[in-house]
Amino acid sequence: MPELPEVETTRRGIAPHILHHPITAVTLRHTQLRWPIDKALSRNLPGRTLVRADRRGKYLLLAVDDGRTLIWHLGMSGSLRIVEPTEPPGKHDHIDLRFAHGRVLRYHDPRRFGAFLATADDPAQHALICHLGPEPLTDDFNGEYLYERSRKRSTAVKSWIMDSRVVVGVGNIYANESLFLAKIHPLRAAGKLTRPACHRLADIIKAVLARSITQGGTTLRDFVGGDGKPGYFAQQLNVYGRGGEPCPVCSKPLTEKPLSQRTTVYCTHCQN
DNA sequence: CTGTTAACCTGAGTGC
DNA sequence: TGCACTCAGGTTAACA
Repeated sequence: MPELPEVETTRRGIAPHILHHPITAVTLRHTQLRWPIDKALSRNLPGRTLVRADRRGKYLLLAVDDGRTLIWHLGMSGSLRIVEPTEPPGKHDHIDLRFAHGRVLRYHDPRRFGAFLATADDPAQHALICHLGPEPLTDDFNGEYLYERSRKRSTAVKSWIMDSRVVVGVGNIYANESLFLAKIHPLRAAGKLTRPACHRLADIIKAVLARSITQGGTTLRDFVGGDGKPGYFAQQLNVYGRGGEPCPVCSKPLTEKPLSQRTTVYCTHCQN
């Protein structure tokens, strides 16, 4: 579930609880995530301390005081919470990091599309990270960048902006919402976007993501932030999950159809 | 190289 | 109730 705002909300929620407190125990209940978890982590992580909690795209990067970095991805259904050690683990609670203050960082992930691994090298050079495009909330991501980069691209603009090599953090919900607000048809060839359309789209992606972060992300099924509170952005979605309902702008029914196996919702009247 | 598709896995919801 | 079926927030690997 987690898109960028959810991951950022999680990072901010858990950071005060996990930084600068020694790790006392690591429990791995299920090591088969997207890639198998290195079981040695339950031996060589206790005694260490996390010194920084960063985010790159939807990857959480937790710096360990021995120079390693934990790379954590929540996949489609993952969530991290701070819990009391007395709270019994549920069926899909795969990982616990226990800290010296007594509380536990608990990873829950029913579909197990997430990833948890450690690297000794610069995380920016890691194979999962090095190909990623710019962060959407930085100045490196802007209308000119979108315009230049999209030239000669025949792929649908929605699929294109969801490609993490183009820009990170734009998942299915925010892709639908941003294209609606920018009045761009999701099936438009990326290379056919005008320069003004690219500027509009970049500005709106920034605004939508930033606003969602301030509201704690989008709660759909099972998302809870690091402090256990749900996000409130879902109530403000204009098109996602609203196929067939009237367009908030022109009242014509919203079209919903799959694009590359992802639900796509748009207004054929407002978006072109 | 670009672009599309299948695959990973479980649970919730729907229709019969 | 139960069963069969569809769909779900992401990403990579394997294709054409």
